[in-house]
Amino acid sequence: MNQTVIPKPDYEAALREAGVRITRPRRVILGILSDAGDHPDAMEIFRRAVAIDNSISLSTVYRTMKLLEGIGAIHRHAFEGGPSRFEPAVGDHHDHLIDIETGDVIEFQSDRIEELQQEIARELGYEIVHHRLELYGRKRRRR
Amino acid sequence: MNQTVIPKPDYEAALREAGVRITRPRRVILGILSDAGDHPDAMEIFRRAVAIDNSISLSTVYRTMKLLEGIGAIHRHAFEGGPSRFEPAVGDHHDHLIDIETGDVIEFQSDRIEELQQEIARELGYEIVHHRLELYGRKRRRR
DNA sequence: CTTCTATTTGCAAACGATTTGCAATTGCAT
DNA sequence: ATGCAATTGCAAATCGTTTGCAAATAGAAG
Repeated sequence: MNQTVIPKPDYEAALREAGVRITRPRRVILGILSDAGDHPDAMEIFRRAVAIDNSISLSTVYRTMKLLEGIGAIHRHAFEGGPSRFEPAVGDHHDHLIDIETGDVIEFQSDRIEELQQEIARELGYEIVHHRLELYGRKRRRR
Repeated sequence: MNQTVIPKPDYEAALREAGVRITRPRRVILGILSDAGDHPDAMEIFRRAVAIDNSISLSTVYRTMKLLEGIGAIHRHAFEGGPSRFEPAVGDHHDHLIDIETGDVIEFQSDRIEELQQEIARELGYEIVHHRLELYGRKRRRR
């Protein structure tokens, strides 16, 4: 058996390195992020946090997400028609396919597409700072 | 000389077909859209509208955009970190490169990327309903 | 283990973009 | 010209997110 290892980021080390305090609310939120297999939004993170420590506030969730985003520990995705959703910045770059029926997010990666984007930008006289590729679709009917 | 013809959509006909009334505010907004070479947001459309008829309200701009989007006459783009921007749904599909310094939008099109997206979705068992490909970049320093 | 202070918190209020309820206005079929 | 449903402007409401502020606390220093 060969299970793919899903690396868990060491947020606490990252925070310490950024010179910020490791508080109880932050520890709770970091824990939630560490073992989130999905792409939760702030409200969902808040719900999960409150289940652990009901004194945590939504503001703190937002502030912590901003902090983590700032140090590059998480990525924020503004998918269509909804609040921002977050994911640990672990592993390598990928884009997203969003199931418009369930909201599920599937990650994918295409070197070829990345190359083509570079090529296009170059031809237009630009250098890409970042990009966004999102496919919105529904499960294909089994045939 | 061979100038590319930029088709101007006949919004009024489209509206009439949709069975909605052609009012003064709508006529003004449609005129603005018809000869907008850029991708203005609601506030910008509002400003341009007020310059023509100062009794037009922002709500009406929003309502009209929603209406036009509903009948497929315009496209709404939610680029990063800003209000939605609109463009006439004329010509064929294209994606966007956004100049992060100026906010300028450059349109581009890549059959190859479209194909690859289809391929990826199919492999994942999905059919694409729509997609979003945005490149954010800055002008490459002339060398 | 106390003391100290800058950082962080929770709360409520402010925010920007967009939508909505409502009474007044207006297109347009008659 | 008339009548009424569609549309408007306005103000207030909404949603996701941010912010000011006074109270709480992490964690360095003793």
